[in-house]
Amino acid sequence: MNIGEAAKHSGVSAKMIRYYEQTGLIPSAGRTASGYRTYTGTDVQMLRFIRRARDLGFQVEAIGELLALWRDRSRHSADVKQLAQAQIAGLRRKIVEMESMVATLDHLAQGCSGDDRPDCPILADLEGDASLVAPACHNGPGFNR
Amino acid sequence: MNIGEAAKHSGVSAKMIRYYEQTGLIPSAGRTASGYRTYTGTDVQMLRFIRRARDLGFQVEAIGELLALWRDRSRHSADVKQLAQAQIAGLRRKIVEMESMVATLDHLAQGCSGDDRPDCPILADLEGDASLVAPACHNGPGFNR
DNA sequence: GATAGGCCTTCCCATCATTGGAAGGTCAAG
DNA sequence: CTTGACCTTCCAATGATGGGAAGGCCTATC
Repeated sequence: MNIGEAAKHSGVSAKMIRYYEQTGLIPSAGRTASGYRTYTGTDVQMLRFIRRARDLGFQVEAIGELLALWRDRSRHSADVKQLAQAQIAGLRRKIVEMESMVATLDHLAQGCSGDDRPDCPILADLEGDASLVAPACHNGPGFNR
Repeated sequence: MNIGEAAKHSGVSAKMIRYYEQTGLIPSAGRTASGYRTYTGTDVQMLRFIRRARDLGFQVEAIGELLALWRDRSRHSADVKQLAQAQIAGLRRKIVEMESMVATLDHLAQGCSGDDRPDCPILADLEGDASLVAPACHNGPGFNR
């Protein structure tokens, strides 16, 4: 099947399939005499694997490791589990960061009258008036990113 | 003061200060006769404002709006609050997405023996065996990104 | 057999925020 | 007057994705 159909069946855009091939995440697809890429059912399964892993937030690099384990019939499930747990840990870290942001913002927004007057604790906080943020003790240097 | 010192005092790198100036987020800094950018205490305060807003996850575009409101002494705090609440909503959306990912991954990882055997529900799920994910009912199409 | 339009190819560019580096000018201290 | 730390501009890369142009291929219809 052509790349468009593979894209439709896998949920990975044709653009991204070419990109994954170019970066070596997936092996080069077969080609017709006229240069069209061709895909088999197995290829589509691999693409769906990638799609699903992306949906779980894995970065492409980690997906490469997952694919390698997938293909390795003598893999140790411990290695797969470790990748999953690293992913969980990374997600949890980001969640904690974001929850801290939400807590701060929510606190500030609650203190904001939200009317036509200019006074606003949100701006006051951004300006550097840390006293208005106190209760949450939200973050220190190097917190973002 | 020079850009390096402004960077140190604001927590925004010199690179980023130039970038913010280039993209119009901040006005062009003054220059010495020899072309060095010069910054005042007010400038540093503005940079700290930006830094703080970044720490709260605001995108640069939103920071531009916040800065405009900050400078506008006849602003309505409602406008500031609205930006903050949009930011909160965006963060909460991402948190929910990530929590869903964590729930799925955690469920899968718990079912994985994590030893030297190759069988692994994590890979089975990525492969498309949705039956192993059932309980969480974690996501539908168009979930990621 | 010609033509239309839908698919494919490669190549380049843009995003967003940020970092890195190169090549060269400036400043201050020794 | 040299040295080293700073500054300048310009260009490139990141990661994952989308957009588009220019051109080739394929198939159905006339």
